[in-house]
Amino acid sequence: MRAADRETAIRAAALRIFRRKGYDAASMQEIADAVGLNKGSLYYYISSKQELLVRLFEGRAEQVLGEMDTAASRPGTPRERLRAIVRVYVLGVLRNLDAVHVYVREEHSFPRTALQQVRRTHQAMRDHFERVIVDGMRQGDFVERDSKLATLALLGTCTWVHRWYRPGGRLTETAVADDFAERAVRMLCA
Amino acid sequence: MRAADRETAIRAAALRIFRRKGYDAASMQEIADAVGLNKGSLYYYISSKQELLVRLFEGRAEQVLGEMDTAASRPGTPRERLRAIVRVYVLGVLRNLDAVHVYVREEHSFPRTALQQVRRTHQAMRDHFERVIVDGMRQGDFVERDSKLATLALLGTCTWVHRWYRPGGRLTETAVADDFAERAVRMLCA
DNA sequence: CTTTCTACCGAACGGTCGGTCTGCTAATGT
DNA sequence: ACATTAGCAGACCGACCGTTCGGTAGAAAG
Repeated sequence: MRAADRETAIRAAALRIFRRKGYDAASMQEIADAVGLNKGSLYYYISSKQELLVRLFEGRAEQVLGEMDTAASRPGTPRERLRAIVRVYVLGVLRNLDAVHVYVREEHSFPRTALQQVRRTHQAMRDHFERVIVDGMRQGDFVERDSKLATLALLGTCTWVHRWYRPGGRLTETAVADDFAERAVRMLCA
Repeated sequence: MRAADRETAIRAAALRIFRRKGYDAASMQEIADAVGLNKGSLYYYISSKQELLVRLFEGRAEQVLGEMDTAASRPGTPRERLRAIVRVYVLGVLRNLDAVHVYVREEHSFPRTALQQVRRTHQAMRDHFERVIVDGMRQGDFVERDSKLATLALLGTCTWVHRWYRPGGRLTETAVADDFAERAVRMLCA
């Protein structure tokens, strides 16, 4: 197997096992078994367990943030833009179910610098929500209320999806995203 | 120090430390240090680390569920009842911030029987939400949409509070609860 | 004063963990 | 034909973990 494939396999196995057992409870031996390697051989590809954890999230949040950027910059009423942003965010959660789960759980195990990086990205996402909400309130599309609380309420709805969504179940990803986008608008309208 | 006080102190310390470091990463030594005991002496009061974890949640969910029962059984329109239920639930989360945090994080570390017990209680809470939502749709108070998705959206908003609320900050507990109760109604109304 | 019981200490145990080190093997480059 | 190196196995280390246990100071009971 090529080296790049091994790395991918190791990360995939680690993500799966961290999700199932948690970061601390998961052992490097289990990850090694899952990819068919000896435990010590893992350290040919990674430098530490913590670094492996952090690497699992590389690019994911930035990818979703990029999609939110374009969704937010398209012309349209605040209602339309909110719908688009919510859709993109929910789909981002749904397409990274395991990663979101592990991040929410293990955020505190991150080293300081990596944590700051991810936090910045998340803050940027929150800003997208809040900006369109404030815009909507100014233009009269949305009812005037605490915009920060509105943002947190919305983020809660959308992020919590990772706790109950089961792929292959009754609902497709887009069905959930569309439904929540509509609900978000309703929650804010007068 | 009296034995009952010690037990209380141990649980308080464990809850605090589990919240800060996670169940697996927290050591019995830290808990012992926090209450001023030798590590081994903890086992005079508890039988295992896992049992200590489970005991932290005794009665909490049942307490909130009881309050939801009374809130749901009071007469009133679905709007009023929904408001009351959301209020009680959010306040329940806010008054048990650490416990909710640890539970969400360590649910998978619970032994089977304890897990089933807590899951039943949570299911009962979800049923309260869904029932009043379905009632409201039937009576025309709420717009007809997928009631299960509405329940999950609402639960997400209310439960996610534990991730961002900081006691002593800008918002009081009742301020958040009241605001979210109002938002819940808006999200469901036509 | 003696016995009993409570609350606790200190040491140790078996086991697991993340991580290191040495060296083999097969492929690759020259 | 030879040297080099990537890729990996397997033994191993020190640290730390949850848990157990023999023992004991001091209060309470008799």
